Amino acid sequence: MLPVFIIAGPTASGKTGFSIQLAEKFKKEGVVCEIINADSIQLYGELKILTAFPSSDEMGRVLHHLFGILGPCETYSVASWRQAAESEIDKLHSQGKIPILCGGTGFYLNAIIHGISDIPDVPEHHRKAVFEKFRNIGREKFFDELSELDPTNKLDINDTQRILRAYEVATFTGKPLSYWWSRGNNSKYSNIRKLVLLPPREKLRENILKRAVQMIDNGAVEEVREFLSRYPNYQGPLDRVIGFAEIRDFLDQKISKEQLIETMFIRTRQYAKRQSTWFRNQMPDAKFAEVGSSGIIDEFTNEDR
RNA sequence: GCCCAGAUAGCUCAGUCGGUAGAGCAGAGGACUGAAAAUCCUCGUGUCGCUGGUUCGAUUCCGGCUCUGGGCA
Repeated sequence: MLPVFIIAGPTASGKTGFSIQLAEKFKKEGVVCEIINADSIQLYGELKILTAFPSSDEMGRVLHHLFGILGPCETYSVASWRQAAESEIDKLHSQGKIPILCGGTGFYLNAIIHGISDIPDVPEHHRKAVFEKFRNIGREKFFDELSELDPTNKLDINDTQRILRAYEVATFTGKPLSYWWSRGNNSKYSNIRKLVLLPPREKLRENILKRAVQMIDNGAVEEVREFLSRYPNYQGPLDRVIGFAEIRDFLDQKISKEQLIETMFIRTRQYAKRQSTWFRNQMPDAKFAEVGSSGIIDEFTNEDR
């Protein structure tokens, strides 16, 4: 079975560049690799500077898939990504090509590595109704009801996203999440090779600061201003992009440029930390390396599994 | 030079009617099954500016000094 390569790692660890190097190394040996996006934010085509979208040069060197496929108001999910990614992987495999999944969304990568439970789609109107209920009866009562619907759930009462989801599934399907999970799930692929790029903390910190400054220098503020002129009062999935809310505040003169950069620096650092925790603990059997240390590529590609 | 207000955790500050102190932010660790750049959990000993005095006991009261704001000259 042809392999599936996974290049993961926290933000600003050098995944994009590394994936291209990897693809070019294979090309010399006559094997074609293509890159599949595993970053939940680079699925969107807007705010390219702020989301560290691959450059057109990079995209010209190796074929990229699932980058910029969503409009700014479209929502997505692990399940939809998994489906799209697997369809890309299968297509590449059928052409004798090797897919490289590159991205920092560990949650998505796990869906390829371990699969994900098959749960019926909860329609939008039902999700809305649940949210309304949550707002009306209050967190305490909502959580009590959830505990009756799904007594085995181990969720924290403050974990809004997860208690909403658990409630939605339990009420819509008539079965708690634990039921669906208990049916198990598995990966479609048996030959997955995982590499996690994990630079030392100090180095990563440095990269993150450098990149935040670079984004501003490269026109991230203009980019947001322009975006907001097309989508005034925008509210949507891009709100979670680090730097987006901060730049809005800067444009409204609520914060200074120094504060803008500082906040972006802090939030990105915190994000990188969460990612590092994920990869360390959720992908312990991956190979871990710093980008730049010579020979990783050979070591990684030659490793027999 | 004089007057006033500060000086407490890396930062911003609260507090102790005298019994050596606690929030937010930052930071560290962790969780993660359809919003994941999201969401959530756990973790707080620091010469309480320095120095004398009063006191069984002072970060807290009193005096002096230093520094930082602000005001008056």
